[in-house]
Amino acid sequence: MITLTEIKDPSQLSRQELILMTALRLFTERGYFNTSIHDIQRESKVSIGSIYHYFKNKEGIARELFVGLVTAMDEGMDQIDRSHTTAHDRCRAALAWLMDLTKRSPSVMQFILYARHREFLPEEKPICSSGPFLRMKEMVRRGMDEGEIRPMDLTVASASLFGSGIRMIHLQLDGVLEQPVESYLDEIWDCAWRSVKTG
Amino acid sequence: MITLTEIKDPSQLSRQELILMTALRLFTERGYFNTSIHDIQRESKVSIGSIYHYFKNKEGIARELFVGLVTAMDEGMDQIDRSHTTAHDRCRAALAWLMDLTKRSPSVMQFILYARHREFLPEEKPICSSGPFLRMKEMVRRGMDEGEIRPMDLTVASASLFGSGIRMIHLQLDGVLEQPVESYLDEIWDCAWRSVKTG
DNA sequence: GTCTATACCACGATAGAC
DNA sequence: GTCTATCGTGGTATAGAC
Repeated sequence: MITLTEIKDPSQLSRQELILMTALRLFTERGYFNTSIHDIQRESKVSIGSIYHYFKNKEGIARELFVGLVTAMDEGMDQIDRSHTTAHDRCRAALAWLMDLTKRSPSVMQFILYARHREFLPEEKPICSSGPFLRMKEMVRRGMDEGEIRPMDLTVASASLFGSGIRMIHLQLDGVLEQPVESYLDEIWDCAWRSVKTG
Repeated sequence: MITLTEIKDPSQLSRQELILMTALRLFTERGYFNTSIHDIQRESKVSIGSIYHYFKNKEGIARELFVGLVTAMDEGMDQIDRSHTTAHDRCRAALAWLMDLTKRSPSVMQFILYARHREFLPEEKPICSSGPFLRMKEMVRRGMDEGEIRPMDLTVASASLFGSGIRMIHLQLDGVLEQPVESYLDEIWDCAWRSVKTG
């Protein structure tokens, strides 16, 4: 089972989880292609035989990580969607949650947002058309329908509202931000909302 | 010599250029690690011996591409900087130029903006702190100094002004935009400028 | 289920003729 | 400068004992 929180104590994990967590860390630290099965074996202390017992191949590890994390993010986004009443609050909470996730689980965020999955998972869709991001777009659509957001192309509105925040998260993952990304939320959101709000 | 325009006629190219252009195409189509020297040989029709005559190794090909393209982009950005008088016009022209480049040379844009260079060029800085992007940030700084842009954190202002446009370019490169990215420029810029302009 | 040992192959890189 | 042939390494995946 994959969750969005990085668990601290490795002794509590099952072998599958140990393999997945180790792979996630190595994939994000060095990249998928710079990580060998032997590396995963060495760092997880799980033998190669066991790794291939639980996963068909190296790609299978990456796919299970990807699908599991996207699903978990999708559920988190759904939760946010249901616990706010205006598009403004929903969208702000979505961005805040992404920034918080970046702080708590940078490698999760890096793997989802940053890695080039198509290079090692050829059949996966691009991340921007996956569940959580479609949900964010849907939040924007409702905001436009109900008059909170000016009428305009939906993709433009979505990019305007979330593009700057996602860019800040990229900068954080690149290690070029002076402050942690959450500390920019208020200022970023103020700008983002001005760009699309009605009136 | 590397330029930002993708030259059409392969028979006009020198061997080095042929190798570089082929490598750029394959690196962006399949990724660096999914492209072998043998692939580059096959598609460029230049022998492996010649490839190693011109380049130290596979990484050397990628580095020459990366450095050359970033340098060329930096010069283009400098040109834009010098041929406009207000921050508004400079920044808009910068974004328009990036979108135009995306249309004319998608693989150039993809390689610069999209590829995870650190995975195969470990010593290179992240792209967001390279010449052309620092220049864009500098345009924003001057706009703030001269009162066109509201006082705020410079990184936030830069992400707000360019983040949505860069996100649209990413979407275009992912193949999920309905229209070509340049056609969204007016609407994107309208939103972006609202987010940071004074008053 | 877990492990070690190993088969197999693709790839980067080199040697050396022309 | 250009080429073909080949070498050695390192990586994925499997075999098979326990």
